[in-house]
Amino acid sequence: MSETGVNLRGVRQHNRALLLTHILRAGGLSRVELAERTGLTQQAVSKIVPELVALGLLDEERQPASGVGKPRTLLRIRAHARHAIGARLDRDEFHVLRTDLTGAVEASIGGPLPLGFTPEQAVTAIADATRQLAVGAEGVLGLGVGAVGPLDHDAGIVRGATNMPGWHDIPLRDLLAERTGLPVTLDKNTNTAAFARNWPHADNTATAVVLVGTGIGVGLLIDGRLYRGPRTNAGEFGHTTLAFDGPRCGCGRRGCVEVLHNTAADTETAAGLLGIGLADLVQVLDLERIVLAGRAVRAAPEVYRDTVLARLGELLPLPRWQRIEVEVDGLGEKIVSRGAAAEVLSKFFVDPR
Amino acid sequence: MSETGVNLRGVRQHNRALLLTHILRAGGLSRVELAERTGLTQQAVSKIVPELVALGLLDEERQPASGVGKPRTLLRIRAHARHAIGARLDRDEFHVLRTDLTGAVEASIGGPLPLGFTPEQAVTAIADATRQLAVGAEGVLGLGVGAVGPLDHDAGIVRGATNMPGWHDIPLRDLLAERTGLPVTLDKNTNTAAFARNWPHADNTATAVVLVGTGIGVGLLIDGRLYRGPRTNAGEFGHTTLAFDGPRCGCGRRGCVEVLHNTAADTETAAGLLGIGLADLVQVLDLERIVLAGRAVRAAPEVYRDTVLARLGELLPLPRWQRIEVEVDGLGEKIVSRGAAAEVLSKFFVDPR
DNA sequence: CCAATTAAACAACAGTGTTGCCAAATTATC
DNA sequence: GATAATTTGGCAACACTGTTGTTTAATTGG
Repeated sequence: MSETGVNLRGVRQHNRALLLTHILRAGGLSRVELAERTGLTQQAVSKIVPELVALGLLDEERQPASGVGKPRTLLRIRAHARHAIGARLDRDEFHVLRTDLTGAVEASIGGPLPLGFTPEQAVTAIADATRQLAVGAEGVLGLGVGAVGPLDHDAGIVRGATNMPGWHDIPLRDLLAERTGLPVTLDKNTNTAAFARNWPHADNTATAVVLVGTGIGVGLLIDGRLYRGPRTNAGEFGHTTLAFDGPRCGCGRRGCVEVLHNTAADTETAAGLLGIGLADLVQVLDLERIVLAGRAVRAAPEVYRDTVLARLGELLPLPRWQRIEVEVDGLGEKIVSRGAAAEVLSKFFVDPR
Repeated sequence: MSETGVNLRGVRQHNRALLLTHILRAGGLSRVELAERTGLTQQAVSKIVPELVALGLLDEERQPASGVGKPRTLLRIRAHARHAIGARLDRDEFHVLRTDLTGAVEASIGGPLPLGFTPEQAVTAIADATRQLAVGAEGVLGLGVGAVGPLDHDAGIVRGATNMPGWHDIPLRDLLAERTGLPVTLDKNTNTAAFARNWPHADNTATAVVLVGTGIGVGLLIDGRLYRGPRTNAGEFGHTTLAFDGPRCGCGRRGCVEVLHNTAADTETAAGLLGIGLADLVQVLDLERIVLAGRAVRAAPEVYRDTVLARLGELLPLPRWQRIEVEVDGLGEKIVSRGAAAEVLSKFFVDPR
């Protein structure tokens, strides 16, 4: 239960956002279908729709008749009414893209960053690309950034990634907001990657999106939404202990998933070790799906998928009440930046006025 | 965002439940304070309160004047308007208690169960105790049961605990409902234990309640509520791998927390191994608090608390953005049954009509 | 006793979704 | 081609919600 009282304005805002989201997810719906899906009456829907049309967010589209009676009028999101920018900041490169209001990618810019780049260099690269992408696009809602953690999502501060000297408590969100003039959202790359999988097509499948790059992290989709944790540092999976008397890791501990994975003799062994760690995660969170992504996975997708699946099969009791899907993400290198843009869009959909 | 539309009935129900919950948590509130805390106007509160009084759920209590102006009228929950029964079913004993509407424990009954007891024996023991406890208590809302997992909370079925032959897919919820005539809720003991910590005084601190008995499990309090997982099997923490080439565990895997803990040379070593596993959990879920409970912890509370805390201190980077509290639960052996009763009560508070 | 102050209720109101009814658009049938 | 049947979508009246403005009740301080 939410902690605050609900008034009538809140009801209308909720239902307005609800209709918009349903139309987006379905790619287009009639008033009748909206009423069916939301549980509202057709009349309630008919009172809210004109508001959204007046805001320029919906297009009405007459449908050819397909049966008896007046044909339904399709309502679609006006995709070009608004836009969002999403960025990925990695240890050696960056990537920025623009989406329309539905989250479809329209254009992108990316490139390498010099070894040991400074915050200033990163801000310049992302801000320049943002400016280029924003040209001619009306209604740019904001800039979302997915960066390597740990970082503070709420405060918009990069705490300092390992192997990136000079990056300690950098207020990246505010720096970028100042340079671009846009509202900026900062989040861990694992979180934006998970968000990309969950927006706009949210389902309630408990999912871990595993990003395997220089580090290993997970984005957690729980109860139909992204779980960031109270200090927005959830998903630090790379330093889970698999062998408490194993080799030293860069984090100071022993036998972490990350050090075992990165020093493994071959890809299959590496993927198998990852699978052991994931089995623990599945059991603790009752996960239903593992999505593998990141550079290392893209280099050998089948090996990762098959090996992880096989290892989970060995380690989990796996009766009918504990099934697990393993898949390789299909968004490729865009997953992080696309998800960052999606975070911007999702805020708009909550209150489009 | 919820997936369904909100209508006016829903608004009133939400606000009604909200007022009741605030009064419960504070132990008593005036209309003015309710308005402040909920964000509703005083008038809205004044329209809802008489409903709750008419339902017999609130008492009005004139307050002595403490300053200028008309003194506030205190509103309290009528503790004896309703009651709940909570039960714990363990591998060798059971425990049943009765609470009033505020969750205060009024009476309890418990005792041993024979080695390898059958479902029938368990049902009889719990149903008999329930009958005794319900005598004279008006408005018994239901029976909550906390049992060893794995089980299916939604279907009310015990899947079959290790070391308990004859317990395979037992519809314990329905069996108890038939025998007692009460609505029954079945949940894992770790979940009801966590629930006991979170109701009625919910806070948003991300917490794991660790139950250390013959097995080891956790109840997860995330975003202010209990996380059960999609198949209600979250919290299977005992079989997390700490040493993937370690000794065999009863679950078929190697080097689980549980087997290492249970075969450790002494309590301190055992607690230290538990601490390693908990460090992983803290990092993945960004936990802020660990609550230790269960028979083993009650036998040596200081050892567990200090050892786990020390181990977390070693293993976590622990800058200011990753603090962790470790405490031993104070509810003792009642934690599981008290939480089971709380689950019953919490449902009533959501819709008290 | 009276003014000031605070709590709570009363009355009128604006906004919400719902119900009942009707016009418009199309297909199926005669 | 005319007519009935069916479905969509809008209009009007309605019941219910929380809000605003005002009044009444209860208490303190002078």
